[in-house]
Amino acid sequence: MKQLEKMYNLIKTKGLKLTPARKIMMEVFLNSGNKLLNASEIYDQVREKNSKTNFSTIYRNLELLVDHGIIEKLHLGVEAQYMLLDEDSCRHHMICTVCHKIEPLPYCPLKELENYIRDEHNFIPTQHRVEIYGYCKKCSEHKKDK
Amino acid sequence: MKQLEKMYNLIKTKGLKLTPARKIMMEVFLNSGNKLLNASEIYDQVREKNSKTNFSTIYRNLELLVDHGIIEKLHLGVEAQYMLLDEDSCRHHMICTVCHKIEPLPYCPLKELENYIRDEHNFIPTQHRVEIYGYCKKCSEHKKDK
DNA sequence: ATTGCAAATGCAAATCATTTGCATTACTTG
DNA sequence: CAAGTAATGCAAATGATTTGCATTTGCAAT
Repeated sequence: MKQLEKMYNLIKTKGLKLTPARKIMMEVFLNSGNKLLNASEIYDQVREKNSKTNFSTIYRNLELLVDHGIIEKLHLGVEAQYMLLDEDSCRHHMICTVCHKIEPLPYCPLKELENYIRDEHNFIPTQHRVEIYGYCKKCSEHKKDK
Repeated sequence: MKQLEKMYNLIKTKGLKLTPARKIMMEVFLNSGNKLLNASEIYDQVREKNSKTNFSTIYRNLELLVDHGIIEKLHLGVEAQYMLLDEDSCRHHMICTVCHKIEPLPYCPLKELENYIRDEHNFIPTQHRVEIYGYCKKCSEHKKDK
């Protein structure tokens, strides 16, 4: 439960009120098993614990949490997906195309690339995103079907 | 005009009919100056040349062109964006956050990274996407405001 | 503890991008 | 040139996300 307390404190630190909806949303993220969640998955899971929470509350809080750097919003398809953004977080992920589990990649291959881009392409890099799609360990073991 | 003819042939090669809407859409892409275009930008530009083209035609053709590997669809924000996919195309882009011009990156930094991922993370990479955000040449020259 | 108030919420309706059903039209192949 | 299928126009549906407004609530100051 220490993780959860930390999240609560983080929310307060940012000057946000610690409301029931927000508490439950943090639980949901911590229990997501590192999967990307879309708004309605989050909504459904929050409703299991507090059946009166409204969809607009979910959306408003997601936006707020993104703005405060607590979660990250990814637009991989028609609907946005969200994930917890931990301290040492980076923008490099391994995303399983089967189970949608997302794992951070603790290594940035782009240092040299950015120098090359700056020097050879007259483009000033400020941000980058690397996404590696494929099969995570579990899914590659079970993929007798594909 | 050679470029455009090539596009026309490509469409026919794929077994698609060469309709006015499709012709104009190819023109729009070729004249986009390598910018990402969203559906309504494409719609507006097509309407300039053929005022009766319907939005659903645009969407249907965009989907078809994506399916046939003629254009690429990127979900960077709420609305999808599209770009021409040329022969030697890769999934590595430099995207200007000011003017939204997109330039392909003729170098893949991920060969080694994929080996590392496979060996150290038990993850089998099948696809990847690299996006470098920043200022393109033009915009970095003019950015007195930022 | 109680109060005051800005922040957060619920609700319903609006918005915006995208999709779809269906009747009509128009490319292309023979 | 005709036939058949693919493509289109139109209007309405869908689905995700946002917003206005009245009500409630967390929490800092009393």
